[in-house]
Amino acid sequence: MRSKKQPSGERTFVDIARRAQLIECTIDAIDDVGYQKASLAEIARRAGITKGAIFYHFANRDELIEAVFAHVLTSGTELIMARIRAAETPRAQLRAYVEAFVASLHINPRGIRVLYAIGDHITDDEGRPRLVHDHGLQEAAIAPIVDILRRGQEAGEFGEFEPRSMAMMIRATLEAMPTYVLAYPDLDIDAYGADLVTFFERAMGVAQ
Amino acid sequence: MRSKKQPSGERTFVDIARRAQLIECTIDAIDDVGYQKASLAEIARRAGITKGAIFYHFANRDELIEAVFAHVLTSGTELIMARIRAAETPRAQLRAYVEAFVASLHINPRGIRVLYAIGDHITDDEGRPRLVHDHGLQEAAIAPIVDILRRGQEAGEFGEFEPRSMAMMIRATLEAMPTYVLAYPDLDIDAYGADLVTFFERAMGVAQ
Amino acid sequence: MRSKKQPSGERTFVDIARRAQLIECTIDAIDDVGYQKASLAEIARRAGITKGAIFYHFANRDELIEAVFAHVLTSGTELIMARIRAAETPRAQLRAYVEAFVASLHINPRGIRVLYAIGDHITDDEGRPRLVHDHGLQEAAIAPIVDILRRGQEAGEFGEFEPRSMAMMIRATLEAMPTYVLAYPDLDIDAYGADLVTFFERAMGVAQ
Amino acid sequence: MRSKKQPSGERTFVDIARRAQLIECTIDAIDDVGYQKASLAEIARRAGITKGAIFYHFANRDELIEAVFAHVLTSGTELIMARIRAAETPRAQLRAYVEAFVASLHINPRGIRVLYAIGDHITDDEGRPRLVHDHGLQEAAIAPIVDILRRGQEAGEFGEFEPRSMAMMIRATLEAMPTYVLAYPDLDIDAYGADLVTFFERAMGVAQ
DNA sequence: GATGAATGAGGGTTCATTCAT
DNA sequence: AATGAATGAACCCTCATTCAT
Repeated sequence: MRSKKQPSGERTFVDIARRAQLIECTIDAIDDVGYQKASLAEIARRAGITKGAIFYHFANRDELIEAVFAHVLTSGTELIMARIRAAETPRAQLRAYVEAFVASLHINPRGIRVLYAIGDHITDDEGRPRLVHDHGLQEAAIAPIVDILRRGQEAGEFGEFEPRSMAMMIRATLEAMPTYVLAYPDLDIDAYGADLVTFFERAMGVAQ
Repeated sequence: MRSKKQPSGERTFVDIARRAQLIECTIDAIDDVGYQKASLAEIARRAGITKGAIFYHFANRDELIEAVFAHVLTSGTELIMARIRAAETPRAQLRAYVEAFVASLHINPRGIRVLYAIGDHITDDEGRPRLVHDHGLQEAAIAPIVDILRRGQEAGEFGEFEPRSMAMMIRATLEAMPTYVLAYPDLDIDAYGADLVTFFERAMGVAQ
Repeated sequence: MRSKKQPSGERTFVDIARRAQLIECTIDAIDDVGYQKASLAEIARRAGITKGAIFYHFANRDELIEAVFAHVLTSGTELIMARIRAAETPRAQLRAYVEAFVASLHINPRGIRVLYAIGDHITDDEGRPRLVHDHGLQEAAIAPIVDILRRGQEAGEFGEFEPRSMAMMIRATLEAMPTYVLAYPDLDIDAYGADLVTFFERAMGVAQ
Repeated sequence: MRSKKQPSGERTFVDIARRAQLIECTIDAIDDVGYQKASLAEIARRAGITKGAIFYHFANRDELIEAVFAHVLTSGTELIMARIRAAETPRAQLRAYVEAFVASLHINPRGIRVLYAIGDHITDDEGRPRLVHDHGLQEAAIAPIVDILRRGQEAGEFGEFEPRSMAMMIRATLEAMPTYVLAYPDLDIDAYGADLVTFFERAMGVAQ
């Protein structure tokens, strides 16, 4: 059971709106005061409701946080996947992938930051980050890249290399961008992204 | 004020020993139960002293945590820098850098994990990760790589590329390794590291 | 004010049905999850309505609980009284009383358990169990027994003893049965009841 | 681990005193405002400390409550057992048992009431009273009586009857006394107790 | 008659920090 | 140099109750 709603099970318009609002307020709260201080009281204050009301829409704090995570992840993934699909060759797809990732930093910087903040703070029973170390989640991020790389190799666009290692390097580089953005406020991420595409292509043996 | 120590600032032998012990216990605590559950009570319990005693050696929790961070960072950096210095050409230095980073994962996995755990959790007044986004800290990590790259270009060992972008890519890739290790327990990080060196060199236009 | 019903005080068919349904659902809820966890949400869920709707039929939680108590008590009392009336001599009536009490444990175990659960939990303003310590309620339980005993003494069937003390002992013994049933799942309450009748009669000086 | 104390494990004088004080305050609180409203805030208020301080001496609420239960049960049991041991024949022992039980109602009425209040409210996972239905606890109450009865039968002091049934009746009757005391404020429990002894003896076939 | 939404008071618990000894 | 005891603020969560619709 997701929230306390029982009778119908269907979501009301008001409920949907409140959930969306609470998700937005949670993103703002986490990005403004940090994951640890983004308490339900803080979130409720921003939403203009009481703490108790949150529990009407979400069963508990974890469910709210997971809804935020899923929301940002889904919308971000959709954007990137759409851009990849719009590209034709694997080389164009890889470029589209990097550029879409950079674009999402322009479009939804808070969401991206919060995504990683949540990933870092949700822990399993041993206190290890549950999401970051989640096999499935990592695979969901790596696999599409591996796919592009393999098809590029088959098509003769890319040279010889271990596709998983390359995909891991690419993914790791992109995931560091939000951090670099904050550490270097003047960083031109479009230029950096362009540099990366060049680096990746050279590493893959693409004729320039 | 850093701690309650007298203005003289001298540290007694016992104090130094206790500080070292508390730092070790904190590392163990964070790695065993996670950053959030590594309370002062938990740390004190492992050290065999009382919570209150911690405040005799560290002004507050943050100072203890920062001492842990500095300790692990310093010892890790020293290892890596020593290996770099032992290499002669920039190309050999870059290879040494990557291999030393991988080696530190073998030698001191707890320390590295805790380093990143702390980095993810310590926040500034606005709630942003204070250490990860710290300009100076990032520069301390990036600058030595940029240095190697520049010298490699000047020496004609490396080709044409923007050194900062390349350094950021290299650093980002390495920093993701601890995460990959946990997400993929079977990952052969030595092989992965070797792949990375190859990728970096190709991206830099090094003749293979 | 007992409920929100209009001054006319008439109960519609739907209201009567809903009240009965809510009483049954409350019994089930208390017996299944315990008095403390039998919240209005839990009860409403079982009844297939919303929490708010309960307040249309009962002024507040206490009134619902009291309705449950009265319902079970009344139906249980009726059963027992009917069996007593069917017996002719005081001695037969006392035996009928004990046997009817045991029978009610067979017939309506949930109701009986809930009856005592409510009795233990409902408190007055000073926090004392309101129902258990209610003079009138105790008298309603004791008086009929005293009546049987007195008539038995007058008829010469029973010997000399203080009827109130004897009635209190009898009642106390019977009221402990639900507890014994739960503490000793293998207890044969019919045999135990038969033993009790013998003990009571001996205590009353009935010729065996 | 019982409380948060870790270093020594031994109990300090202050700790022992505070625990005793908290146990007394809890008894008062439960008896004054009822089990449900005897919150930690209420208890702390009566003890003149903060809620948080309670957790220094008891790991959690349950542990405090259990300490109260054990304290009252132990001291009550000791009183009764001592009086039984002081009697010589089984018949005298049974009389001592009843009289000691009545005496404990005179000496420690609050404790006895709270004992039963706790017994009624502590529940297992299915919401059933955990203590009341606890096999071991019931046996601890019943067994000593059965023992007296058996020895009385062997000694020829008591007649023929099923000892367990008789013991259950006796125990049930005594346990109802606190309730009767509250329901009938004018009840003379000494006289009632004397009546009970007579009834029990007659039921057991003791020559009067 | 009933729903969906929200309130608000209170619950137990955690924990960094303080301080007299 | 350390202990034991306590504080106090904040935390997540529960729930009877209210009320516009």
